[in-house]
Formats: sequence, structure tokens, C-alpha cells
Amino acid sequence: MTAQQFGAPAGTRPGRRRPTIKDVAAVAGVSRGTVSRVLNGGTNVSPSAMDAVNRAIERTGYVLNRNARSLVTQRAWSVAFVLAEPQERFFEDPNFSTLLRGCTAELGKHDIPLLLATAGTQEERGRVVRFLGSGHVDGVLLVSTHAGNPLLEELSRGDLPVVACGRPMGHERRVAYVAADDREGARDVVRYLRERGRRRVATITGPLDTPGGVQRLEGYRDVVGSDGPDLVAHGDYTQRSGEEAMRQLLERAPDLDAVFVASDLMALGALTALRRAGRRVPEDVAVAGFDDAPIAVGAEPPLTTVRQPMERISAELVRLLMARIAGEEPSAVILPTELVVRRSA
Amino acid sequence: MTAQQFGAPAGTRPGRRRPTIKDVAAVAGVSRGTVSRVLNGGTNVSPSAMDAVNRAIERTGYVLNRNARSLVTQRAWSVAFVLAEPQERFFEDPNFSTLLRGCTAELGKHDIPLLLATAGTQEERGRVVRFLGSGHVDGVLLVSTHAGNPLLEELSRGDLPVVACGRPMGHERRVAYVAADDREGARDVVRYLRERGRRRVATITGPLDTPGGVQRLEGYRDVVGSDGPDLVAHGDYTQRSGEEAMRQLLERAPDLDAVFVASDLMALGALTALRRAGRRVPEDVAVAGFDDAPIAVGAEPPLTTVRQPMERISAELVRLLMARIAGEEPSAVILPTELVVRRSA
DNA sequence: CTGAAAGCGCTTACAG
DNA sequence: CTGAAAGCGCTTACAG
Repeated sequence: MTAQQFGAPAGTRPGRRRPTIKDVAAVAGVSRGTVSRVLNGGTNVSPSAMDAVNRAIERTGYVLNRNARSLVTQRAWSVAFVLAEPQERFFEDPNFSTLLRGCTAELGKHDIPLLLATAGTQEERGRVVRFLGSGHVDGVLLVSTHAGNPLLEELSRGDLPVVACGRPMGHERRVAYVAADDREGARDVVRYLRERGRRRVATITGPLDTPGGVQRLEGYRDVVGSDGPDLVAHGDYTQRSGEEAMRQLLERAPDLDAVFVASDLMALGALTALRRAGRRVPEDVAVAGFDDAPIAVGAEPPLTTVRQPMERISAELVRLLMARIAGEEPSAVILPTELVVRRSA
Repeated sequence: MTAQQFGAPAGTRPGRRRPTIKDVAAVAGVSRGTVSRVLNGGTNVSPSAMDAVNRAIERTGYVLNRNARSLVTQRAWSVAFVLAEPQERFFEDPNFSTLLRGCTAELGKHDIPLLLATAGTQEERGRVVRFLGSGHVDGVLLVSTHAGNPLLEELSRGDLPVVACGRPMGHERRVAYVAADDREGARDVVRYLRERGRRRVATITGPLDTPGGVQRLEGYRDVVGSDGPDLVAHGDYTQRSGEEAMRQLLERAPDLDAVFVASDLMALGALTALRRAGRRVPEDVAVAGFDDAPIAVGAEPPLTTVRQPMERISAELVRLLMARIAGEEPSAVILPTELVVRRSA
């Protein structure tokens, strides 16, 4: 019996038919059932059968057809990474790539492929919902910063396991999530600024419909109190918004001597505004960011910032998702941040 | 006959069994074959049958099971986006996210999911090769800048359609690719610098085992000639390397009055070095980058640069891959760049 | 511990 | 234009 006997499947070179479980069984001298058992952990197979099958797999170059497996197990053995941002902003954000890389690597260890999907536009969202609903993935890693994202609503209603990156505002009870301890991180850095003798500490927040926007502001207020509303300006996490917010702050409170910015990217913008205004950093104004993005090191001067443990966040996201898929209830993981002192403050 | 009669598949709520082609057929009053035909374009089905099926699909909420389809068609209906970089560098690179976003969106239009895989470490590469070899994707979009990447070798040997982003050095004949016209782009910007009266134009190249490293240097030489080797320094596309290269250039050629840097990220580093050296940009030294990355706008001063048409690159990558999957021969697409003038030069 | 057999949800010649 | 039927490559009770 040669491979030629079988028709070559479309798209494959003739004579190169991929071996199936049947071929392995024939070579090993066992039944297909037995082969399948060793493929699935080897419970209830004798050492000798196990051995024969493994050798046969080796010899035939067999590789499992996941479609066939998925068809019967009703599991996709893959997960989706969904970026539910209305803007293209997130792709500019260094946190995004870090997270994506971390999750890809982490899932790779479990031999689970990551399907990337973006749901920026209305149209994309429809496609994504349809896709996710059609059983192609066992679960989804959801990145969506803004509160009230319709995708989060739709997903949390279905029975597809979801774990969110960052607190899913308004859905904390129903969807699992992992987040850095934004509030505590903000507290740390603002406390640090005060300890270094800064008296007029301003802040540039993220959007107030995002957890990072809200919580980092709360942390700031925990230390500074809520007096001096002139010391608070808002950005949208873009570099440009940081620059503009800093300009406003300097106008409203020319005597400020420090600023805590809710992201490194915005802090970069703030540095530009300060430079334009002729303020020296850190001599005149100390600047601290949040994230410890790669750009923090390259900034001039290098940024003092709050490090989010992105590797651990990725790992926990994947761990939680696997747990959800296995049937566990939603849970939350809050990870500690770390103050990283460089030259800017 | 209620849904309850069937056992609920694992992981699904009881009573929520997903409708299959059989249910649709029953509701429409046709055979499963007919349903399948309308699902696959509707050739050879009467208008009335077509109608009945479509209504039945609507009514039952039917959604196709791709695993079942793939099992018989031997096609995965998905493609992989493989990042074959030894370093984590590429995730820092703004081009990467832009490309990834573009391809995701473009594939989305064809309703084809993108599987993201990284092959940075030896271990990951093994996993990726195994994965790609197991028929889970119909083709791969390969991003690998360095020549002699073992993954490119392995993939171009197999019969899986591959299209590379950027010239696959040493494999131009065997693998399809799309790239920006690096050489022409470099020529344009260097010519521009000369026209603006700059006489001592230096360059900072990318690694010389990458197409961007080689070709942008060639473009520079096309205009400047190959004299003055003291005006050429090499970087590795990181910001830090750009800073260091600029430092070296200033030491070797203190009289330089312009520098063409092979990437915006490195140009950022060059700006830092120039600032430290007390040179004004563009008054003392004009600086031009390459890419027109998002950071180019935020730089101080904003960067004059060469724009790579990333949207078109993504679209062409996907188009070429689809063509390859459909059986067409490998081909190459070279896309024109565009000079973007800002304040730095 | 093992094999024979049913079945996962589709597609596609084949006959009509 | 349509239906009956085989088959894609696996897993998993069921009997032994």
C-alpha cells in the first residue's frame, strides 16, 4: 500500500499525503483507538503499546489533525486576543505590543495558538462577535480600556470564557480580569515626589472612562488631597494630549514643581511642553510617568516611572483564561507595581 | 424533537446545542447537500430552494462549523503572521504594530482569521515550524528582517505558501514578497538634503544583513558617492544605537551638517546625541529619518522622513498570499515611498 | 489494557 | 437542480 493509492488532497503535492492515525496504527500494529489514547495522555495503555505507537509516530512523521480533533471534542484549542479599541491609538501604545508578545509566548507554552482580532469599527465588531460566536476559540483575552464598550457587554452575556486585561469597569463581578495596582502605584510615585521636597505636585490623568484614568487619579488624591483642582489636567494617553495638558497646567499653575503623568507616552509630550516653556527637568519641574514603556529609557531625561509587570500580567491573563475554560468561576488578580527612579524626578 | 434530545456538547449550556446543517435542512425542507451548496456560493440551486435555506439559516441562527468544513476541504481558512526576529526588538518597532494592524484588518475583510506566532527563540521556532507544518493555516505572512533566518529556509522548502514582508535576502526567487522601494526613498531624501544646501551629509544605517540596512545605504551612495566613509555609521534600528552612532559621527566628522538615518527610532536617538553635543536641529545639523512612524510627529523637532506606505504594504501582502494560496507563482511587489518634510530638515 | 464501531458537522462526486 | 451516501481524521463510550 503506497501513498499513491490515495488521492492527494487539494493543495498538497501528489504522493505527499499526510499520515493519519490509521497509518500510525498500522505501523505500530495496534488499533486507532490505542493510538488516540497515547495521543491523549496515554492513560490505559501498556508500556509496550505506548512504545510502539511513539516509534510509529516518529517513523511516519505523523502530526495530529486538529480539525478532526476539534470536531469531536467540541473544543477549538485556540484563543482569541481581541483589541476592542475604537481608535487606532492602542497600536501606538507600547503596552499593547508588550502585552501581545507576552500572551503569545505564554500561550505558546501551552501549545495554543493566538488569534488576533481587532474590533475598532462597528463593522469589525460585528465580524468579531460572529466569529467568536461560531466556536472557533475556547476563550477570549479582551483588551478594552474604555467603560461601556459594547463588545464587553455582548461577550459577557454569552457563555464564552472571557478574561479582561485591566479592570472591566462596570463588569467586575461577571468577567475575570487582571490588572496592575494602579492606585497604589500612583500613590507610591506621588509620595516619592513629595519626599523629594516637591510641594506643588500636578497630575495629568488618562481619560476618566478608563480604569487607569480613574485609579491613578485616585492614588494621586490619596496623597495630595483633593485641594488644588488647578493642578489636575486630563489627557487621552496620546503623546500630543500630554503636551497640551502640560501647557494648560503651566498656564494655570506656573508655580508647580512636579507632575505625575498617567502614562509614559503622555509624559513624553509633557517633556516637550516643559522644554518649550523653558523649564528644566528635573531642576525646575520633576516629571514622573507610568508604565515603564521602552520609550521611558530613551526620553530626555530618562523617565522616572511606575513599572507595570507586563510579563506577569500576560502570564496571569493566560492562566486565568485557562482556568475559566476549565470551568472555574471568574476571579480577579491585582498585581503590584514598582517605582523605577531615573533622571526626570 | 427538541434540542434536549441531544446531549449538550462539553462546555455548552444544556439546551443550547448549536444548530447544524441538518437542522437547517429540516426547517427548509431540503437535503443537507442543498444547504451546503447555498453555503458555498449557491451554484446549482433553484431560487426558491436558496430562499428557503436562507430563511432557515436566519430562523435557526445557524453558523457554520469551520472545523468540519476544514476537515473535508483540507483547507484551514486561516493564515499565520509569523514574526521571525531573534530579538524582542521588533515589538518596539512602530512598523510592526502598523503592519500587524493592517494585515489583521485586511484579512478580516476576507473573513480570514490571523494567527499570530513569534519565532524569536530556538524553542519557539521549533514550535512554529511544527505548528505551520500541521496544516492549521493555508499560508504564512513572514516578517523577518535578517538574512539567513533559518525559519525562512525551512518554510521556503515546504509547500506552504509564504509571502515575506520586505525583501527576503537570498530567497528573492523562491518566495513572494512586498517591500517599499528603500533605495529610491533614500535617494529622494538625500537629494532633498543636498538641494537644501547641505554639503556634508552623513548617514546612520540599519544592520547590513537586513534589506533596509543595505538598500538605504545604497540609495545614499547613489547620491553622495562612496567617498567619505567617515560619514557612515551603523546602528541596529534601536533608539540607543542611533544615539551611539550619532556620537561616533560627530567625533569623526565634526563638520557634518546633515544626517540621513535609516529609521525614525534611530533618528530619535540621533536627536538626543545632537542635543547633548549642543548642536541645533535643523540649524546646525539637518536630520531625516525613515518610516514616518507615529513617533516622528512627536519628536522635537518633528522629523522629516520617508514614508513607507504601510497600509498598501499590508494590503499587497494579503493579496499576494491569497494568490499564492490559489496556486499562483511567487511574485514581488515594490511600492513607492514618499518624502515627508517636517521641521528637522 | 484493547479493539470495533459510532459519530462529530461538513462537502462532493454520483445518479437521477 | 436535487438527494442519498461516502468520507474527511479524529475521540470515546462500550464490551471484552
